[in-house]
This record gives sequence, C-alpha cells and structure tokens, in this order.
Amino acid sequence: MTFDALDARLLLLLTDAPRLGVLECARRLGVARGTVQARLDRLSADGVLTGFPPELRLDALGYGLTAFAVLEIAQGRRGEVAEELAAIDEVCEVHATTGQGDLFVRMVARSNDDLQRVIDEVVGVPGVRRTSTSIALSTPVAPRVRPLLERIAQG
Amino acid sequence: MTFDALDARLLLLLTDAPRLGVLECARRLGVARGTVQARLDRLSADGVLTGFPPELRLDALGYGLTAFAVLEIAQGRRGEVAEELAAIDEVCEVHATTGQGDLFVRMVARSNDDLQRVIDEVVGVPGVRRTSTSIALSTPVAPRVRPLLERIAQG
DNA sequence: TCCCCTCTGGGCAGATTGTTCATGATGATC
DNA sequence: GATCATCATGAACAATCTGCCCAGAGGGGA
Repeated sequence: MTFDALDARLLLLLTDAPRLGVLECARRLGVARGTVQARLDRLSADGVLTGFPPELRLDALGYGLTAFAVLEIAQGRRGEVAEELAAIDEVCEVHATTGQGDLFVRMVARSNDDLQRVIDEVVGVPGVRRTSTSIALSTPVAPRVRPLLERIAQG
Repeated sequence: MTFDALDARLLLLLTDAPRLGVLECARRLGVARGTVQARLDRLSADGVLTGFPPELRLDALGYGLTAFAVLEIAQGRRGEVAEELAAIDEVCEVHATTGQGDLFVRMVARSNDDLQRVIDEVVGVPGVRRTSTSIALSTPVAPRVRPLLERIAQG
C-alpha cells in the first residue's frame, strides 16, 4: 500500500473543495481523468480514505458547548462502559487512554443546564469511578489533517 | 436561522454517501431537486455546513499513534503557545479548557520514537509549564455527529 | 529482453448540473 | 377576509460530467 505525493495533492484538493468532480480534479492536478478515478478507488479500497462526512459547526446548530471528561473505570468494565457512553447522543468521541484516567470523552451540549444533564448522564454510567471534567473555552486548532498531507505532498 | 428535519435527513444522507449527487439526494429524500440544492446552499450560507473534508484513517497512512497532552501554560502566554503548537504538523487539535490544565492537545505519530520527538516538541514550546500526556489505546467512539442529527431528523 | 503496472488520451451513451420559469401551498400581516 | 412573502414543486434547457471501454506509451523489476 503506497501513498505518494499525487495522492496527497488530490486529498488536499478535495479538502479545499470537496464536492469537486473527478474531471475538475484531474484538470487541476494536471493528470488524466482516469488517474484520478483510479487513485480515489485505490484509496478507498485500501481503507485510507473512509469517506467525506459533512463538517458541521455544531454551535451553529445550537450545541455551543463542548466539554471533556476523564473517567476512571472499575476493573474490567471498560468495554461495557464504552458501550453505554456510545448510547448517549451528546457523546461525540471516546478514547481509551493510558495514564491517570481510563476513558477520555468529548461531549457537546446546548446550554449549561443541558451540559449538567449530559455530564450527569456520563458519570452516572455504571462502572464509572472517578471523573474530572473540563469545558472547552476555545479551539485554537480545530481538528485537521492538512499539515500532514502537505508534508507528503511536499508542500 | 432554522434547521429542520429535512436538513438533518439530508445531512445524514450525505454522511452515509457523501459524494452523492444532488439529484440522487432528492430522489432518496422524496423531494424536488431544487429543494435539495436550496437547502445545501442555505446551510453553507448559514455556516452550519462548512465543508466535506476527506475522512482519512491516519493509521493506514503510517500515523498509527495518537496521544493527548494537557499543558499548563505560563500566565498570559496561552495565545502565543497555541500559535506555536499550530505550527507543529503532528498537532491535530488544540482546545483551551477550564480545569487543571490550560491547553488540551491531540497529536499523532508514526512510532514510539516519533511520538517521543513530537511530545518533546510540544512540551518544548516556550511558555509551557507542566504537562501530562497519555496515549490513546483504542477509540471506542470515533468522532461523530450522527446521533445528534438523527435526533433532529426525529429518527 | 520481456512482463506487469500505471498513466495517458480518446470516444461513447447516458446521467447530472446549474439555471430559469410558472404554478401551488403555507403562514403571517393588515 | 384579502394580500403578500416564502418555500417547494415540476418541468425545461444547454452544457457538462460520469462510468466505461480501449490502445498505446513509459518505467521498473525478473
């Protein structure tokens, strides 16, 4: 499985203008249309490119608050707890981590009251021992992959 | 600015099949093509829908390790530190938070050695006081918005 | 040298896009 | 109750793009 500069340039292009057609991509990259099609197919087949999910500004949707929680889990109940967390709509991301905590959770909410409710729900999951939460005040660097792609593209 | 069930259903549809054409969306939603077009335009104009970035599996790209760091920052140097962090390619996300730490960082790396290097780079940013890092062992819930959309769509 | 793989450039029929228009339905305003 | 603005519909148009096919060229490895 290879990933060359052309792949990276293609993905960068699609990052900037994701609903671009194959033909237009080919033009901008200076390659044949079939090449772009083949690359996209291959990237998908290899599992590198898993999709183009819509990127939403949750705050514009009413979910203006983001909070993080570190959960300490009772012995051997991690999987079970993770499942319960996944069932909570406002839980947007869960990682199992090394270190002080066992699970790391990102969640969103509409208001302070709403956040209180979500947090209660999260820490109320059976198997959760100790928790510590903090609220995101701002996001200096929003989730991104661009720099890595640019490096591969020899930007 | 409104966001109704149709908008949510449209976005869900695009979540599942992002490179779907407008016409096909219209068919599946059972509405006229112009309606879908208008909705997409409006969502973009309103800033709710900011794009369709390609979703990559970084591990398939060689970046198999994800780590989190909580940084305590020297008084009044948060902005400055955030800028420095943004300049590090492997830093994929930074949040300013309340609570024990001041900045929360997500980063990726190719290997343990590589991670060591990245961490050194991060904690070496001038203005960073104390740090604590942990490695993501698994990701039970990958970043998602789906449940919230489904709720709005009255799923 | 030969083989394999990829990229290229072309062509084809069929589908899709952006756009515009007139027509209803809905709901708010006066 | 009448009027107006807003939004969805369905249809039409030319232009473009898609998926698919093919033959040929070039580079790398056996």
